[in-house]
Amino acid sequence: METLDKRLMIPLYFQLARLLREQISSGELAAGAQVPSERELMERYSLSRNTVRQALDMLVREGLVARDHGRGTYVSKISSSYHYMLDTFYENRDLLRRAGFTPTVQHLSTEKVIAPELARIALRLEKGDEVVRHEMVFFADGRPAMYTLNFLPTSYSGGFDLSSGKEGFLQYLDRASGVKVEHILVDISPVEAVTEIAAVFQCPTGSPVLLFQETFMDETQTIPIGLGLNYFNREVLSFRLFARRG
Amino acid sequence: METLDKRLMIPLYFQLARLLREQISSGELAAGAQVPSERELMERYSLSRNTVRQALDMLVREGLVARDHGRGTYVSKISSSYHYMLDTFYENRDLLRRAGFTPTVQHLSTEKVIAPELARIALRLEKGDEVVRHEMVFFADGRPAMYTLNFLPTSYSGGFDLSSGKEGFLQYLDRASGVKVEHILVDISPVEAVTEIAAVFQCPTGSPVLLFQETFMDETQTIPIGLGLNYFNREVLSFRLFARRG
DNA sequence: CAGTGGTCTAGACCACTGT
DNA sequence: CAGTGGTCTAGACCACTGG
Repeated sequence: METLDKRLMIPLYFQLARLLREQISSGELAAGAQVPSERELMERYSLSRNTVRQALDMLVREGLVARDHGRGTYVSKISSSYHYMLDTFYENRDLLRRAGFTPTVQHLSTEKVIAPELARIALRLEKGDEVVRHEMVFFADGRPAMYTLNFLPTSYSGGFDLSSGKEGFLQYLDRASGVKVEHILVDISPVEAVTEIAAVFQCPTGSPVLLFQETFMDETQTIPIGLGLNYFNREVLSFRLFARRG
Repeated sequence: METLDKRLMIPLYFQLARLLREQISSGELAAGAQVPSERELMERYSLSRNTVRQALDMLVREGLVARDHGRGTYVSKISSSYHYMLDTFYENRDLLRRAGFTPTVQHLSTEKVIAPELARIALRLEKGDEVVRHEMVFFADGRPAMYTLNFLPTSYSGGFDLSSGKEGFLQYLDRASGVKVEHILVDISPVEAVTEIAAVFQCPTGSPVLLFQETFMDETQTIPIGLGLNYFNREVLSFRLFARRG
């Protein structure tokens, strides 16, 4: 009935999930409201029930909706938007897209510097070795969401032109390193916003900020490809993950 | 062919997932080994492909296996080797043990209170409903590591005597709720230490502290069993997780 | 090319909730 | 009771990988 691009390259369940996500973040489906039933969605978009369920599964995992057996599916009262699941990672701009924002990127600087200790350890370098430092800010609907410092070995070749906006950082990293970044190791800590970050986030100096120290790894998890320090503005983004009992 | 209790109360996809999980942890399916193909599993256990995929979906989300389009499904090299990380969770005291500390626990209070909004939403309660609040502090080698507030429905029976130290909180929760806590949903955020927490952690008021807001879930991930607010002293503990490229 | 995972359909029966 | 989500089947075609 409505607008799903049948036989486009984007899977139907993904299109439906995106559509519902938009309706939720726009308020068309308000917090606490009942989502149309699975059979209703089947009918409306000419999909099979399995495909509808596959779309709803995504939203359930993202915490946007909750199913209630025999009653229906409801929009979660927490977090209509900004939550993001941590078991998979994406280009920062794609992360923002998945959280329902329109991302923009500002490339602040690219400099060759002596590797700070954090980077030296993560990238297994010697004291005094140089690294290339990329400094970026990501905005979500125009609001400052992430401040990022990436440290890469100088051996990586190939220019990185983020200002063009065509290539994401991970794509660049794949190309420059010759290895596909398949995993990241994330160390999570809360830090005080230093003046530089406070200025970017427009929050008081010393405010709590979430720091993800990310080591980019190849699929064998043996080669550190790069180090990223990602500072998140808690006013804009928050994080969520599932864990199993050990 | 093999042993799945058709027409028992446990879903087939769940039984298959459990069976494969056991084969992985026992080493029968070694790290890096190829999992039998979906069509092979169909045949072997007389299941439809969708059901097999539903089982594998669980394992993929848990990080135990990874799919490779056109090649096959493989046991992850990561999660089989143990990083004491965030993809699995433990009793708080066991978490400290795994981090190499000797844990001690101090039970500060147990009170019946009107559910604060966070707890009301997480536990799906009505305004004005009461909950039981347990307040605890965990020490690592004598240093204050975690400050914990747990909110449970009043319907749970059974006394909770943590001071004895014999029973962990999750064990108590299993017993009192009658449901096994199998998953938690964790919301991660950085917050300022309020005076109470600052006093416990012996750090300045307003220092950045890591907050894990944990919703305890049963194995179907539908029933919220309890809510825990865990504040971590960053001087003592930090967290790490693996994520896969999406 | 055969074998793999990725997507999708069109049914079916069940368990649960509310009226 | 009708309507909901939970599970399951038996097909189908596609895109990707490797030999």
